[in-house]
Amino acid sequence: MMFTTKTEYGMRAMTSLARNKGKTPLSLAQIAKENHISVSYLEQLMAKLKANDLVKSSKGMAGGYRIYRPARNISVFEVVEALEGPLSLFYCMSEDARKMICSRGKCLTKRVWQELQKNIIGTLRKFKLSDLI
Amino acid sequence: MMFTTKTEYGMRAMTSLARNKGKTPLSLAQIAKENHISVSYLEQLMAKLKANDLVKSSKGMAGGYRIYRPARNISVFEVVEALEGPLSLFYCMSEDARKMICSRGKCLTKRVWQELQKNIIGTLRKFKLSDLI
DNA sequence: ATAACTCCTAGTAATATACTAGGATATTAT
DNA sequence: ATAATATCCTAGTATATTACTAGGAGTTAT
Repeated sequence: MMFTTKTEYGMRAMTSLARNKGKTPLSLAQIAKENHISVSYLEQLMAKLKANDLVKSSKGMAGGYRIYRPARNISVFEVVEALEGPLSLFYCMSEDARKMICSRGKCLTKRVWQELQKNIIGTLRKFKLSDLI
Repeated sequence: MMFTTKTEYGMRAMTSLARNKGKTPLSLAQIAKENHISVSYLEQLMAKLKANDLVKSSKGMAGGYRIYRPARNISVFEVVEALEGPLSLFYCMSEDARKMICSRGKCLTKRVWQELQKNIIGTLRKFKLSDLI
C-alpha cells in the first residue's frame, strides 16, 4: 500500500463535508458515524485538514466542521498532501536529502522517480473534490 | 515516502549487474560493497529478484549473480514489483478486498486511485534498466 | 449552569521495515 | 577428499510508522 488510512478516512470526511455545504456544520461525531471511523482518530485528521485551510470549524454547541472552499476548487492532491505530508517517493527526493552523495553526481535512477512523482502529482491535481460527490 | 529502501537497494544491485553483463558473476559481497548495503539484507532482496526471474545465480567458488535478461528488456516496474510486491495504492484496491462494502456500490473516489495506479504503472513500465546505466 | 461541541497532548497497540545471526547446502580449485 | 568460497534458508530482533485510545481544557448556544 502506498497511501495510509489517513487519506482513505480523510477523503471520506471531505466528501461528507462537500455534500453538506450550506447546511449547519457537521460535528466530528456525525462525520465519524457516517463513515465508520473512530471519533478521536478522525479528530486528528481534521486538525491536519484545518491546518491546511481545507476545512473551518466552529466551537461550542451546534458547532462542527464546514468545507472551506467550493469543492471544485479543492484538488485531491491538496487533501492527500494535507494528510500524508509532502510527497516524496524516496528519501533521496526529500527536502533534507540535499547533502546526499548520490545527489551530487548525476543519478539516472532519480530521473525515473522525478518523472513518476510529476505524474502522480499531476493526476492528483487534475481531480477535484467536486468530481467525487 | 512511498517506496522503501528495498527498491532503492534493489535497483542499485540491478544496475550493478546490468553493467557487469558478460563478465564473471558478481558475488553478494561485491554488490554489497559497491553499493554500501549490508550483505545479509541484500541477500534477501536478491532472493526476491531471483524468484521473479530477474537475476540468476551460481553457487560455489567463483559463483555469484548475473542479470537474467538484457537490460533493455527489464522495466523498472518489474524490479519494483518484485521487491515491493504487487502495487495497490489502498486496501480497497488489493486482491483480497473484493468483499468490501465500498466495492459493491459505485465508489467515485476509487476511480481516482485507479487512474493514478494506471499512470504509475505506465511510467514505471516505460523506463527500462538500460536507461539507467 | 450545563450540554454539546472543538482543541490539545500524551500515551499505547499493532504492524511493517530494516536489519542481524547462524547454519545448511552446493560448487570448484587444489 | 577436503577446504575454500559461494548461495540458500530460517528465525530471530531493533526501529519506525501507523492506527488508534484516553483524558482533560477551552468555547459557545441555550
